[in-house]
Amino acid sequence: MLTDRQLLILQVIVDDFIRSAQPVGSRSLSKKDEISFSSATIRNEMADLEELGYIEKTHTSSGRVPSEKGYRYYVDHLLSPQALNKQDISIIQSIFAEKIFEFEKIIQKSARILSELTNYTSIVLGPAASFNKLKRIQIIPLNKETAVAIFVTDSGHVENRTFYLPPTVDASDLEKTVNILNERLTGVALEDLNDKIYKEVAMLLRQHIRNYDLMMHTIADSLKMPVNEKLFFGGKTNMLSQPEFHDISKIRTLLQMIDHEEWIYPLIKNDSAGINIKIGRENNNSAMENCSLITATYSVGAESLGTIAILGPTRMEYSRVISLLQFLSKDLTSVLTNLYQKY
Amino acid sequence: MLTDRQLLILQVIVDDFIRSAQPVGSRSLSKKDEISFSSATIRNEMADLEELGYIEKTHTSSGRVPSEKGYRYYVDHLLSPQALNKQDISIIQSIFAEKIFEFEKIIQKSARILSELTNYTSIVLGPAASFNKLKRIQIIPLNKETAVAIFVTDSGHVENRTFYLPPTVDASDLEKTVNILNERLTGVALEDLNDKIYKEVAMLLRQHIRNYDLMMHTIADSLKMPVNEKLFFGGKTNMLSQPEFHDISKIRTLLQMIDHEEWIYPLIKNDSAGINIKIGRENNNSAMENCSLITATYSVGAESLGTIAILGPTRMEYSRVISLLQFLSKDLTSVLTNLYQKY
DNA sequence: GTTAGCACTCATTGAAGCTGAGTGCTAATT
DNA sequence: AATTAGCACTCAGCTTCAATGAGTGCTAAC
Repeated sequence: MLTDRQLLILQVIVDDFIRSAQPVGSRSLSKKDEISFSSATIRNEMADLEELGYIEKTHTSSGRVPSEKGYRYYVDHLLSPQALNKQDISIIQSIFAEKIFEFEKIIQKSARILSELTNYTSIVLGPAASFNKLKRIQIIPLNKETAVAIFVTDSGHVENRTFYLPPTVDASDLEKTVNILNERLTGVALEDLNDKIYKEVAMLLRQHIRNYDLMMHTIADSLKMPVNEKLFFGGKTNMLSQPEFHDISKIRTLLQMIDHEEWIYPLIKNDSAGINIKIGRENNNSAMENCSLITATYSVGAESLGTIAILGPTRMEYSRVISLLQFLSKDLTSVLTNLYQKY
Repeated sequence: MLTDRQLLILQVIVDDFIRSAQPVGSRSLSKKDEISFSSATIRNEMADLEELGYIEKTHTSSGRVPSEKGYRYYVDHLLSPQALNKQDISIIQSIFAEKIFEFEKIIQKSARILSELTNYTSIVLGPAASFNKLKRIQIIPLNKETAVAIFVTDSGHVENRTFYLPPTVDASDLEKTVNILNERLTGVALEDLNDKIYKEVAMLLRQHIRNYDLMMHTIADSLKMPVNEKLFFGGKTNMLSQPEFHDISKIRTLLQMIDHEEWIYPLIKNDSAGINIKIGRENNNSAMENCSLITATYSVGAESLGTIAILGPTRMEYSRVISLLQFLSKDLTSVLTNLYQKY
């Protein structure tokens, strides 16, 4: 167990290193206001902290730098919650000046503003459309061979799929099909559509349509493609100005990862609701070695809808970022809740 | 006017520098097979070429490097068209394995493969939807206040806009409106819709709908937002491996530009049909100082639809890139032409 | 338990010197 | 008159070396 003095020293080291990006030495520590004992004492304490794994040296005679364990302890126990200043608050609230149904724009603006406020990279996972409820299906034939199926949800989200028309299907078949689909599927969540089609619609189609199974498989097929939540980024290049990324090869791996959306999902998705902090190797991703990722979820009611995240160096301003994310996710949640309660 | 020998020397210098990224000296030139005169002669010729502005030195005693003027001359007069090898051709043709109506996927794959084949950054401007012809309009009310308007084109492209319903409009008004719109606007190019609405539809609406003008403005408004062609990128981080971008600040400006799509449009858009080459400052963009941009258009019939482009260092393999772009744009054009001729 | 003092380490900086790839110029050669 | 050999010169880049200073650990005194 760490003594109070050790905690104080650890905290000051982390704070100082976050600010300066320079290893922290005993002499410079001893000069701080918070600290009333000599550099020699600090050296002794630092030796202990190092033995315990909370801090490390970059070389034998260098100052100390927090280890991942040190950051973890700092985040878990030493973080002094920091109130946002008024300017930050009003900047965040300016996000919601858009008309609320232009939700994509709100999300995009959130990403941009988060990255501008923090100078880190922001990642926002758009609201999952998969449990939006179906409002209407339309099928519009383009020519003899192809048609577009359009799915509109109660939230105004529109999905569309082009597909080959089975050659035996004629206009009246299509119309009947659409009617049946609308009758049976309105109000069903997108993610349940496929299920429902086989369970409830199949039989009806059989009664009314020749070659019903071809038609049905065609439609079911077009629904199989996952409704992907969109990712939005802000400040992709911000990491270039962080001193820990002066090395081209590190930048390259990191930017490469950021540009592969499919690698981002696992990083930010399987988190529980609320604020989550992953430090360095906790992200299980070699490109994230020197990075921390802080995520927050936004939701409507109890259902969490999407995620906002900040990707920065492990030497990140945790306190500030957490405050910003908390604030923004709260606002997003309330905007969304308002939006959805209308329906 | 340059002598044949000067042309030869210029060509070899550019070729060699493109390959090696190292300033080219007279001695190493004299050793090449193509060159049968001594290094002293070459030095004299190089002095002349330098005076004429085709090559330059990086410092007083360094070898020579092509200037922008030198690249320009090389591209305009010295380029030996290079045939693609079979492997490249088959890789490019693999792009078209997708079902042709998944055109976005084809475009995306084109971007990826171009960047993989060249190790540069590729930019593909998706087909302009703006002159697709309208196939069908649907308006689907979400609740009392909002509705989604859906525009389907003959090519299967779907646009949608959420808008506030004027409070005085009821369901039958909406239905009538949609009928009128479909009757009058089917076959009209998206870009002409706004025009046509005011010229032809306004009157009809007035006859059938109360508060017709509110309705009309609402609909016209939702069409005002430009139908933006989408940009697709490949190999955004490829420039990091180019030796001229070992400098972080150069990389930063370049990547920042790439991430601002609105800055990319002017770079690749106002070009005439066919292959266009912009070298360094010819791009009129400070972030592009050390870059060249080669663009090619693809089209359907006479109408050019979109652009594919390669962004590389000025020290780019012009010949190869041009061949690749020519080949791919021809293929895209023929695929698109097939696709559109069906309708 | 705390601190002053001291010997030690090591990254960083800058000067000095060397090397090698390049140049321009001149005089000899073809 | 054009080409080339020869030579003096330049300069980036590398290596070496010493000095600097911010840091350490340890010990003995307070």
